[in-house]
Amino acid sequence: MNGLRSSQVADAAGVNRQTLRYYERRGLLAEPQRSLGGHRLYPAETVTVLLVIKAAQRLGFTLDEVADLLDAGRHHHGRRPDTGLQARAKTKLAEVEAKIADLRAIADSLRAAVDAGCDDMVTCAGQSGCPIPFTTIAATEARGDTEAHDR
Amino acid sequence: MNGLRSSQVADAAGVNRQTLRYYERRGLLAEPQRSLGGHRLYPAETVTVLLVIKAAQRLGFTLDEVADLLDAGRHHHGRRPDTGLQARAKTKLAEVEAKIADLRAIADSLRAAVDAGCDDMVTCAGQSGCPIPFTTIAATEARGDTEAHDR
DNA sequence: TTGCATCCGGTACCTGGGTACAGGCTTACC
DNA sequence: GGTAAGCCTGTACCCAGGTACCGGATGCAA
Repeated sequence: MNGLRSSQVADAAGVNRQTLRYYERRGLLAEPQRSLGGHRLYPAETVTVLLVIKAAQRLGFTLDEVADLLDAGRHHHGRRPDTGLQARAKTKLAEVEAKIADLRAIADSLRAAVDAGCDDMVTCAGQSGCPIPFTTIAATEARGDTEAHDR
Repeated sequence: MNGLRSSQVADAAGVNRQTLRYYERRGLLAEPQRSLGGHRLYPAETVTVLLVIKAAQRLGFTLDEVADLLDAGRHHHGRRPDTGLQARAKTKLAEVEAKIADLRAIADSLRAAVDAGCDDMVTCAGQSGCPIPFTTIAATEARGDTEAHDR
């Protein structure tokens, strides 16, 4: 009666029904009320929460981070300035910008390979004049893991 | 005697020894010769091949794609213009550029959230004037999977 | 009250790129 | 020839973020 069935919520938010259970396990969704028979009955806001989760993921936050953010939003009393969305968004922004810079370097290398007309990596790597900086490129790899993670 | 031991190759290329076996299974490295006792003996070029693999990964190619590319390079006779490094590099470049554009949109959203001083996603999402395009952002998700995949 | 759609919980599986471990053989050096 | 380091195979596990399947129970309309 009052409350949405899991499928309704899932459909409205564009996610899989299993995902609701998964998010519940992960602490992203509160445990909803149940019908007498044990079926979940969600409040309407849940759809919004799901959209927010998806948006946050798209912004580069992991599910753990999203869980934290939702939590931080729920009880505002913590009030340390480094836990809120503000601070985290700034951090994430820096990460995304680093990632963009990194991808630009990658694009440059690809462009160089195309421009040079090189067609076989291994032989090309052995010759001087190969535009792809094989040795450096592997080292540069480092660890800029920021994954804006589109699914 | 003649040939490098697996650890020597792994160390020289900066990869794990297990990774050599893994690449062998995946078809990225040819099966090397063996000593009488069954130990692998690699030719010196293997190190170059590994560096090339790492570089290609960093350029955004998956291991399957790298395997194909190495193969394409090995026997040049196929000669269809769409199988070589050239064509694939172009495709990959377009993907990387799309990814960059996508990340820029994400960075813009993060910047907007910071500028607007919004501090709780869920309540903010409900109010008009929220700078984060929650509904659209989730839909935009689509599938721009290009993962330059560092790590 | 029957019948069908939906939902339940638990568990297993997927992708990609590796890494780790166990138990046993080889190699190299003294 | 002894012994330690190195290597072998096979198998299992890691990460994140889900997805799929199963047998059984519920919900709801006619």
